[in-house]
Amino acid sequence: MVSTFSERCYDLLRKVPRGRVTTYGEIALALGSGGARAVGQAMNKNPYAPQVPCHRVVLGDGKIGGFASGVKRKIEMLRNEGVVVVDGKVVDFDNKFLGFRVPKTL
DNA sequence: CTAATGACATTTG
DNA sequence: ACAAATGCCATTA
Repeated sequence: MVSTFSERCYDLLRKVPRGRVTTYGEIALALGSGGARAVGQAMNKNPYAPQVPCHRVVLGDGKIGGFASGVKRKIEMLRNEGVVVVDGKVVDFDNKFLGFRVPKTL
């Protein structure tokens, strides 16, 4: 396989600009899967270290979720990019959330 | 192929 | 709102 599920996640996540955040569920749907856990698995194994902003991925509720190097580290990086996190939740999450799936031009 | 795991999401009490 | 249970999907043993 030249393009595994994980690689697709990285490629998609790579498009996320700085100061923006996305959710596992959105990525999963964007890849044609409803398994947000599968995305998290890919992030955990993420061989494409700092290249891929895996720290910009949070839960669908705006929560941070987890991180391979420690949730605290994730929050620190996010705060460094302009994403404020309080009580383990992203501030203005809905405003900073970035959807992948192309919206239906209705 | 089956079973187990995991950085989630949704529903129910 | 929080905790527990169930569902969903990809990866690994």
